[in-house]
Amino acid sequence: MWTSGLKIYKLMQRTKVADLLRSNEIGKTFTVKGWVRTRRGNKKVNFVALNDGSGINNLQIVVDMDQFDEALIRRITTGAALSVEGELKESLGSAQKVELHARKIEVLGDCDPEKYPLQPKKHSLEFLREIAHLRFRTNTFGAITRIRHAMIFAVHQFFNQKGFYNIHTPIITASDAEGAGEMFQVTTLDLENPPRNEENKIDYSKDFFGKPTNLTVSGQLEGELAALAMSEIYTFGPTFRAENSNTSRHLAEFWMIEPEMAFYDLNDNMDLAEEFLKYLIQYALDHCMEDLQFLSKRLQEEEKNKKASERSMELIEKLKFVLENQFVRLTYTEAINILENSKPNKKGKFQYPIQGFGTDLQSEHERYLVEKHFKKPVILTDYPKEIKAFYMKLNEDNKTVRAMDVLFPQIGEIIGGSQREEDYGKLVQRMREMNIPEEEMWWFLDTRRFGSVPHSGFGLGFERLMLFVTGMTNIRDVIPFPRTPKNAEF
RNA sequence: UCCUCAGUAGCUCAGUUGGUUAGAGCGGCGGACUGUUAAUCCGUAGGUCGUAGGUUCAAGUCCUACCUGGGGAGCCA
Repeated sequence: MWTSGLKIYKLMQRTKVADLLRSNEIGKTFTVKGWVRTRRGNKKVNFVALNDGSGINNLQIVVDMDQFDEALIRRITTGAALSVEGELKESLGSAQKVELHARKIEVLGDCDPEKYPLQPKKHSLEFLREIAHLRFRTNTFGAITRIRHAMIFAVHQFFNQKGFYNIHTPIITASDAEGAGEMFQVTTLDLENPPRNEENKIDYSKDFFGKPTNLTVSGQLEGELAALAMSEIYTFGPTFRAENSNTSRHLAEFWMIEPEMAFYDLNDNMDLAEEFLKYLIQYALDHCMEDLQFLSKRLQEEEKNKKASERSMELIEKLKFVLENQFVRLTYTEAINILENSKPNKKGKFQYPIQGFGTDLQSEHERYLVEKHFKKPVILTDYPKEIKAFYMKLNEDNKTVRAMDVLFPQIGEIIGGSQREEDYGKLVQRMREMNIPEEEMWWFLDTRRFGSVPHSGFGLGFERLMLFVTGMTNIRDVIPFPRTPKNAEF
């Protein structure tokens, strides 16, 4: 799948498996290097499935048993690393078009089959999480890893094409005013014996930065600074939340994409969010089809014991469905009306009943709107100011703010964003109402004092996008090394 | 953090109202097979039943605490 397009392989010492599988250079000699998935066969002939991560499909190596030492053959076990030189031939088998008939085999790295945890059989995702250092070697994680790369690349390509600048916002921050959740503290102080001041409080003036610092929970505020000069920017960086969240949708360390655009109002913001998501999904369909097909089959296999009504939509169909349909846009107030008059609310089926304007929407409500009522992605806007962040622009009604949440089936909130409050006076007033310390935020407020303009932005949780695109159901399976409460292994 | 379910062989699981020597499939190993596709067939090894207490003549099974994992909720992306 990841091919040069040109015949670069002829210049290299080895050929990638994916390139070879698409090649029709029958009769020529190639060298491949990779890891053994399985070996099978008889006294006369053995078949080795070799994979080097270049694609979901393995290369079949045909080994004529007469031509090789039995001792060498015995070392070709699941997980072993090989270098194989041989002749490309049309395959007699039906599962692949071509195969490599081995002339020279070198075992680069042995793999003891009694100890190697990955066996040529199905493993549970939970087990693979415990051996995350090896799970790249499975079909599923190979596919996810390739798709993840493609999505990272597509994010940058999308914004680059639109003239956005990528900004590296700080990972260590002294600002605790973002209000986006619990933070991880960063310190070089001796925790066993920290320096103390006269009041016997910890003396942070002795800390590395001379004040308390944390890992960032969002690059948005710094992103706004850049946008109010560069017009359109985006960040794509790691984000840290020390929430004790134990769900299949939360990580303590995740990657977030945060575009911030000067001169965009809320509608422009929604247009961009929808175009962005559709671009990424289209990119996956255009560049990752084999991996998507594999994941689709995997998902259907996993769900075959479920009732038909509980099975998810076929993965590729689902992705196309999102591409082909406009996201539904409605206000929070309209959503509350729909929910109040909905069957589950009237029948008391909601765990949290809808109690008019001001009710914070629970995930059961969001799921009802997306999965039952509209049956397509929904963008909710204009939430009550009390349940949203201080920086969101206040509407004329003085009750709601220009927030937007993009809700996806199964995942819930995939994007959260808003038009920002650009009016200095209104922003300061909101900060006071919500007890945000103005003094610490002087640099943020300066943008509203000097040449302030309407602007907007949003945050996309990258792993939540990955959940949607891959059809995986646990966020720990779409990031190589998940960090969650009580888990920082590897 | 709360609710809920689970933890038995390398993996996935079964194990009856508590009863004597804890089972299966897959994987591993040995063998058979002239082209296999997670090959097939025959044979074989492999267990401190999550940890610590408790109840009982007797605990994989019952009770308590803790640990770990799954699902759901909250917080959110």
